[in-house]
Amino acid sequence: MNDIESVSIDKIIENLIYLHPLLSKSLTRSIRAKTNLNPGCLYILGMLSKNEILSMSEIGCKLSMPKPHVTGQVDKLIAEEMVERLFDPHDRRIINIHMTEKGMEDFKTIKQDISKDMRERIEKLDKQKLDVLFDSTQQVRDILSEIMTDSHSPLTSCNKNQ
Amino acid sequence: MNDIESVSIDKIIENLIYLHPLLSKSLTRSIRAKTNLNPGCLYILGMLSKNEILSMSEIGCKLSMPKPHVTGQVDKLIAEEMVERLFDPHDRRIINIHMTEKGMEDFKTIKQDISKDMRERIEKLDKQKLDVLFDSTQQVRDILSEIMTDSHSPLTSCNKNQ
DNA sequence: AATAATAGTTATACTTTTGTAACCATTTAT
DNA sequence: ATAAATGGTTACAAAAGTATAACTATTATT
Repeated sequence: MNDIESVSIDKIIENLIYLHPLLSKSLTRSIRAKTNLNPGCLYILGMLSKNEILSMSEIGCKLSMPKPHVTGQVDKLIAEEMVERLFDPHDRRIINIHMTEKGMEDFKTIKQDISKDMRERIEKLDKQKLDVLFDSTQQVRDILSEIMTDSHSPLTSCNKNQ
Repeated sequence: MNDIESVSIDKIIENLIYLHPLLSKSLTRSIRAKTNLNPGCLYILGMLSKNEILSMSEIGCKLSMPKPHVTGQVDKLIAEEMVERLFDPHDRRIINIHMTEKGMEDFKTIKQDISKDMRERIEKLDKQKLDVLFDSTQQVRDILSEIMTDSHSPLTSCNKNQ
């Protein structure tokens, strides 16, 4: 670990600190206007759209949500018929969650609704910047996803109380 | 606006939805452990580190924080002597905020503390991925910053009640 | 000079998220 | 067979963020 890398990491952290409220602005705000779901539900949907099936604990672990909170959010999503519980044949303690057809459609619509404000802004970008944004969000996502998820043993590495 | 671009935007939105809770995980969590400041204070510091002087309203506008909330957060930062109020000589209604020396030092330390968890993870990345992460966070930041800030008239474009 | 508008604060209620502890059902370990 | 560990739920408290309205001080408008 040399100095240059250390400075880079500081800069990355600062970028992320800066980024976070901007994302809240664009996401949190509009979901409340467009749906009766919480931001938390949205994150679960986002996670489920990448991982077909996740147990309650895995959701909590991946999103750093306390387990009781996951229960509540999933309850809401079930009330909207966007996800469903699947009982695990191998271990009857485990409850697996996966998106329904309706969930996927709704999620798509929600994303479009959410993006409406942002879409107008993004549309003003020239093709080149759009490409850059596309690539860089993908890269940030991939790398953060890689390093933030405790891939080897996702559950045991989670706080027991989560 | 062609189809390819539309799909790109959808994908960008999805990346951002995915990204947000990951950032919360890395930021929100550790600041609570390391300081007695809220995440909100952290965002204000991040904004102030980019803009030397901001009025209360500008802070609220840039971070989409309701004005009353800004007051509370800035009060905390002042209690920590990390920022100070400057009275505007041209308009005595305006209160300008800017970081103190102590604030800049503390912010630096906080960033390092925050990054400690993440740093260990980031350090495991090879040089190439680190570079990619560095560049892409920077790009996402720059572009989002550009499109999310209503640059022409930051204040009037804000909700009056903020 | 009177009125309207702006910047910021105070007060209050509410939503969302976080944190604990206790609990049940089921599985694993001894 | 009994005890310990795990996955999930329930219940409750506390923190953080959001939303509104009323208010003061100051500036701009007429």
